[in-house]
Amino acid sequence: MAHVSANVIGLCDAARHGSHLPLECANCVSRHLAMCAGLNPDELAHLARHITRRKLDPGQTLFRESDPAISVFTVTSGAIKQYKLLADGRCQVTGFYFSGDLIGLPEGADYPVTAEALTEATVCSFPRPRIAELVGRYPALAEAVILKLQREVTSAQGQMLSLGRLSAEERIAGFLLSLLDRAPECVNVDGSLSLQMRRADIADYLGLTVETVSRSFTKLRNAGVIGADRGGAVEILSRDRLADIATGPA
Amino acid sequence: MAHVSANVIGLCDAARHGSHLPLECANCVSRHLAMCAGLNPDELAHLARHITRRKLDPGQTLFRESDPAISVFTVTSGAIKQYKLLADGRCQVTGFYFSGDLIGLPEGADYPVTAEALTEATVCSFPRPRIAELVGRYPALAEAVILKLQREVTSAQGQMLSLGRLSAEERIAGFLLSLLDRAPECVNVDGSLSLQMRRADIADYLGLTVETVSRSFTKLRNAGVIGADRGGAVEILSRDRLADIATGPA
DNA sequence: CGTGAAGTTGAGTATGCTCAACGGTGGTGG
DNA sequence: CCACCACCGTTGAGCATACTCAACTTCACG
Repeated sequence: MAHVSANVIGLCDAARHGSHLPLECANCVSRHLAMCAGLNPDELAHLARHITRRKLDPGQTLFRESDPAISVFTVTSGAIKQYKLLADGRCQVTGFYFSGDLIGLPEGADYPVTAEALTEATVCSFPRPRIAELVGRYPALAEAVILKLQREVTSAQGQMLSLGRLSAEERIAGFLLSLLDRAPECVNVDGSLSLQMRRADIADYLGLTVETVSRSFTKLRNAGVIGADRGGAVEILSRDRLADIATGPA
Repeated sequence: MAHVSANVIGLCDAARHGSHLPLECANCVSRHLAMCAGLNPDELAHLARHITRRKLDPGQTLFRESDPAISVFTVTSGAIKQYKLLADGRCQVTGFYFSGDLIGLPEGADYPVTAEALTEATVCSFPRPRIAELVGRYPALAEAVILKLQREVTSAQGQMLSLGRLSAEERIAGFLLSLLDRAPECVNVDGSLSLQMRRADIADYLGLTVETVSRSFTKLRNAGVIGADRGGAVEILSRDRLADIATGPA
């Protein structure tokens, strides 16, 4: 509900100022989540002039590791994974991304990871030089970008703890909790969790094998912490016990 | 050499403009590395007005996980580690920081990690609200902060790959390489590497135990990739073979 | 209903952990 | 000045967690 009214206000502002804010932005569900948030309508119109939109099918790659990083993206719908590959096929998923998330703005000239759609997804694409320029011009945009990057860092630090020091079961518990907290679109009205990714993706994210992921889910199910899969959604029976497991004993 | 002349120029600029740029900044070794880089002397003077400096002894903590994040820091000398602790004592080091690095600028109100000095170290401390304000005012500062955060994200992604998918030996090899690349102050004139941290810190960074770290060093030594410890410095005998090991076979 | 992909379960194994002992080094005090 | 001690690093032996390989089940889709 709050989302809808925010969009309506955005539209009115744009109309009042007579700026050529595209309808896509005015109606954008993730506008108040993305780096666009905090920009005034004129600034947004300026930014929007350089936008192209892109729709992705499941499994489709948005960009590849070591490709030149010519575009920056905001996820507007669906789910995206980023990952690094080794020559022998080992894979590490570095993160899952949902509506409002910013991806493809690395330090260097090339993308350090590959980005691939997990579900049908849409992204807004900006030319990177444009973003650099606008960041210098609009402090609100700079602050929004900084906030996104800070979030990425904090989340990565938590993930390092998980990968380096947690048992398989603890990692799974922590993963489910982080989805509950940070991915509202994965949480159904009944409180269950729609995992947008395969077991293999979870395994590659948590540094485990599919078998170990599967066994850990079974353990949690037998312990009564989660319920049976119902149409690809996991019931969370006890969030508290999940939290206890995630942080370990003692 | 280049560093010295840069400092001299900085001093001259400040004098010419008549701004009250403190001597500490004018002579700062890490000025061209830190977020201060790119600021003109007046901007730097403005930023410097809010600086306090702090000297840390080995083992001294700069801030603690879940403390309110009231200050942001730039490392100006020495080595700092950041880490997360679990209730049962398990520890994950999330990063090592050297001259020019920015720490303590998280997304939320509290620090998500603890920062502790490994060696004698000095830091510049800025009040966080001030930084937020100046980031909005000086685009060059915003860009510098963004660059620092991007670097942190890229490095974290590499670390996730290491923790999630590499063997003990591969992790050690990758760790040595990253120090060679990213920590110039650890590299001696003879090309050897002064590890500023204990085996326990390396273990907690790489998600291993001290014993495994020690065994991996021994293996690399026996393989002729690194040389014997000489006064706490590791000789790098073959950087190429180190790189081969770090990325795995095939 | 048949087929292929995804997920689950089982048995055996390996990598890295635990526990324990030993050696080197630097700081301190007799 | 040297003995002592604490801390750090190394090495060894046995063990546990998660991996590998393999079979089987479930589900979506034709």
